[in-house]
Amino acid sequence: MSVIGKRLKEARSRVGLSQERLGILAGIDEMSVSARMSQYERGVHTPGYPLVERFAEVLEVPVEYLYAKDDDTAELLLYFHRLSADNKARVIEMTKNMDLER
Amino acid sequence: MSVIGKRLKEARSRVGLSQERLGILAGIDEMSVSARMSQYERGVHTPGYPLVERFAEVLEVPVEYLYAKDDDTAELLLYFHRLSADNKARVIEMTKNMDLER
DNA sequence: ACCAATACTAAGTAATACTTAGAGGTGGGG
DNA sequence: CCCCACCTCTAAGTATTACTTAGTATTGGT
Repeated sequence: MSVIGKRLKEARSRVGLSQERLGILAGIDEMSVSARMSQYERGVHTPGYPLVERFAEVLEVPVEYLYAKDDDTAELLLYFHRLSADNKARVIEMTKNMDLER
Repeated sequence: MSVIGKRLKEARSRVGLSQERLGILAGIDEMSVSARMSQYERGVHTPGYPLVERFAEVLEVPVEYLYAKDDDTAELLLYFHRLSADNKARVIEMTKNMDLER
């Protein structure tokens, strides 16, 4: 399975949407939505970036999450996404300093 | 300009590689590398995920960075990428807790 | 077992990326 | 200024990939 397929399924399951419903909410035409969503999740085809952006909005995850290869990074992105601007700045500062320390 | 185009150029400039050199290091054929790299950076075409992964390796950034729409998230991903496993775990814990607090 | 909802697949058509061949732009040396 | 080397960009044709259609499986509930 592709990275995008894996993350799509993961996020979709969390919010409890069917493939079809997610596709429709993201603006895909009813006639082909079922085939396309299946192809995306199974890695047969890859959705373009604009569509991935719409998936991210519907699923309330940052777009980067849907491309995240590493599980730790994926997890971080989920939490970070929901923080206030202030808290985001704090996390960035802390991470930057940890990086500089060594 | 597309998100990927913008991030590619950003990361490429940081490490001081030409479009062509980056493309070759990522495994693109010499005959077409110049045209393709220009098309990617300008958003004329979009590289597939496997190629983006190779760009990320050459540029020493996480693959998610090259898809990051938001500058704050892009910055975070750069720092986070370079941390030890222990420090990554700390950042995730802290971010998770901040998220739960509100 | 049955039905409804959901997920999946093959094959043809449409759209997108890749290749080719070259043109434009930039900076340094003579 | 002119030339050269290097880098970046572009149009148009070809190759590859995604989308659509028309279904067939699978899953979960009663």
